[in-house]
Amino acid sequence: MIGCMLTDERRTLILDRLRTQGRVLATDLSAELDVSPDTVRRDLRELDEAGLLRRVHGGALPRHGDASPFASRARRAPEAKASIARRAADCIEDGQVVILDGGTTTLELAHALRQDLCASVVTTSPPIALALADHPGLEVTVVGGTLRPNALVTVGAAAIEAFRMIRADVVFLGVCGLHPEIGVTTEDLEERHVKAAMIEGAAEVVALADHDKLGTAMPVVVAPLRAVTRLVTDADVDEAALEPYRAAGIEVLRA
Amino acid sequence: MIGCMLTDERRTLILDRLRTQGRVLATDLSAELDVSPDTVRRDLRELDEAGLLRRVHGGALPRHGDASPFASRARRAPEAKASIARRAADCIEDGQVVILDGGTTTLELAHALRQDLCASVVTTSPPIALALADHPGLEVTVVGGTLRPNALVTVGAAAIEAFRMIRADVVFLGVCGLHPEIGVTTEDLEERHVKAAMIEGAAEVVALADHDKLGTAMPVVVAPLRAVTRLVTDADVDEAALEPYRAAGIEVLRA
DNA sequence: ACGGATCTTGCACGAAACTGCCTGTTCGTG
DNA sequence: CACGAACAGGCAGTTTCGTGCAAGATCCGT
Repeated sequence: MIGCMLTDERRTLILDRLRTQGRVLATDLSAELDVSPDTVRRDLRELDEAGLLRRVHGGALPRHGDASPFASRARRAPEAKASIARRAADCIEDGQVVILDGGTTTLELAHALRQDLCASVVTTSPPIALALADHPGLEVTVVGGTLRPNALVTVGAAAIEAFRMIRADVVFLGVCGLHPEIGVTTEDLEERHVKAAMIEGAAEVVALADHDKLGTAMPVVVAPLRAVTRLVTDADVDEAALEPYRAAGIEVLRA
Repeated sequence: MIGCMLTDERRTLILDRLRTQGRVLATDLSAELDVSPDTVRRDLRELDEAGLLRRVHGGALPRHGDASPFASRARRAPEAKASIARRAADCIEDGQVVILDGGTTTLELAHALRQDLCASVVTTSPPIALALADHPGLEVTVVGGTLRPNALVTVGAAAIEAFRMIRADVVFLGVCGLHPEIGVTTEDLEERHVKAAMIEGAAEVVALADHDKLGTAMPVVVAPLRAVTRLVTDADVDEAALEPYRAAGIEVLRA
């Protein structure tokens, strides 16, 4: 091929090859680019760290395999999420109208609902809607909008408008951060508006937050702490850390 | 098949087969992938430990119940659906606004879309929305409404209202029956109204129908045959059976 | 132009991964 | 119960990976 090839050129070519062929083998690259296998390995490793491909034994594959942000978040503290979900599921009674926010914890809640629950569930999250589809007693309403690929929830004016028409008994909010003074916070501005609309339309607001979300705050403020009426968290949290929430009149449940 | 196959590719392919066929046999996989049964067993065991399938004696099954009507329908004629989906995916061009109806064939179409497609996709189907979430170039709009548990699509006034606001380049319709004289038919009245609204809002109407849906009719009429501008079907259909559709001015594509 | 800092590359060597084969065990079926 | 198929665990051979190190290239300020 060519005697001289710049590092960046080589890496660009690797990515190009990955796009066109769907995969690359370290051995082939080494032979075709006429560099040592070590150099190829280094290239692949750094391209992986840069998030441009997915390194596997023997070569590399396109990144979109299963590395979605949602899937990776679902693997964080799964037992805490499950226990919170079980505890929260007990709060739901037959005949209620329930709003389920998106997120991995609320998805666990959806899985934890008893099979014979009779209720009306409203959600912006396609995965939650799917999880509830096999519950014969549930009427599942999907709130439409533009899909946020990371959070797998719908956002936008259509979603907000939909919640204006709904008076729910309870909303289960998957919070990104819950701070005693700052309140409920999240990362995304569009999601914030949808969450705020959910809160507006619900009589009771239950926040689901595992221990490392308590006392933290994200960039976007959704609502003040007093908007929350109940908090479900896991057992790995100091009793003292819960005091500010109790003082604010919030009923705190530890799973 | 191919001489060299990466471990990750092999496992991805196993999951793909499991998704489309509903089950896999260790012996078959060993023969078709050209690896020893031991390797297949190891793959299946580790995929099971990762929670991606359920290992059973002789092969593997989907992890979460396969009892849903949707899952069982997905296993009918998977090859035909996949080939139709691939053929239909070629019809979509960058920049288009595409409506995707619900159903197992259109879900396959969603899986068949190339990863770098840039388009706007509107759908009533949560599973399709999820399948498209990892395509960075797509803007996915979920149309809200009440979820039909069997078909896994949203229906109702909200959905119909949403489609009134949309002018799409093309709609891909998963038809339950397509009869030369009766036209497009389906089983559910609510779904019919949503499908009709989709058709109203699209410049081109592509019907996806495998061979045993052609010439059949379901209880509810969605639209006359002339509403369809293009038909994608599989290769297992007589040329003669396609003649009525061609005579009606429909462009027929056989996958 | 010179010298040092930084980067890149290739090599060596031990660690890890993957695969296939073997052995003994378990499972499903007649 | 008996038989064959499928399974789990251990083992060895091969490939691939990661890291430390040294040689060459490039850059930059003096």
